[in-house]
Amino acid sequence: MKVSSFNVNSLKARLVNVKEWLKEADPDIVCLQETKCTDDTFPRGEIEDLGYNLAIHGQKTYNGVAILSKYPIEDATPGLPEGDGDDHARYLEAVISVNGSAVRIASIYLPNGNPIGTEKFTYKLSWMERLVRHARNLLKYEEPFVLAGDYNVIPMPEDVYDPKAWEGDALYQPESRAKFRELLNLGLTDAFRACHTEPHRYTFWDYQAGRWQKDQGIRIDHLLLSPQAADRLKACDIDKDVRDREKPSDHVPIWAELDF
DNA sequence: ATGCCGGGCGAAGCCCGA
Repeated sequence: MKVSSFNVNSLKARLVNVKEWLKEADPDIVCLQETKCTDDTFPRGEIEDLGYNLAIHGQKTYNGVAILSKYPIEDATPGLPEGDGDDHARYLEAVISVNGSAVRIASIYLPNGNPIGTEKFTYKLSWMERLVRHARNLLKYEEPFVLAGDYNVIPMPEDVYDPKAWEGDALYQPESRAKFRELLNLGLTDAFRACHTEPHRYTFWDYQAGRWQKDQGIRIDHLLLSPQAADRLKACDIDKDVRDREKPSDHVPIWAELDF
């Protein structure tokens, strides 16, 4: 079973690009972020025609997450727990039946948090704290799950082209990196790092300043696996070539192959 | 030090992203 995460930066603007990638990469489960469309304007038919079931948690203009699955979606729950007063569509969780096994999948669009020193950064950290608490609860079931998405966190210096250039940015703040580390310390596995040790592998390149042409990117899209999912991890990689196509997103897909 | 690019919104130019 191949599970993938892709921040599309507007599904409507990216529809041709996304459909082409879906056809060739042929993932079984896809977590999308920044769909930027409401549930009633989501291009359902276009995606369903490619063989996917849908769970969507949309919002106008900003945010918006979705889960596509070739396997049956048994249950879908929008929003992280403790969401009173949080109206951003940034989290969607579904239980999917994969060849007789129940696998929980979450599509995550973690807040950017810039600029630091503002309520945007405290929102990011409190959101991450909610995610840590939720992950801790999910781990009690001792079941396979994947927390997939745009975490807006650069975990380590080797995950950015120039660490100095990112000092002071919310994506590379010690507090942001520490909260991400808390998730790992709970026992979750960074699927990419479990399969690759080489530095300077990225999932995002800014549209500006020729970042893509100079390969100056950051690794901020992650697949975090529960122990029972990590047991089944066979491969993980980044579909870098998608960034070089017509009208690309500034992110590219990341995927993992799990033995289910 | 700021904007670079690109999307949404909505019909020009601003807000936002990372």
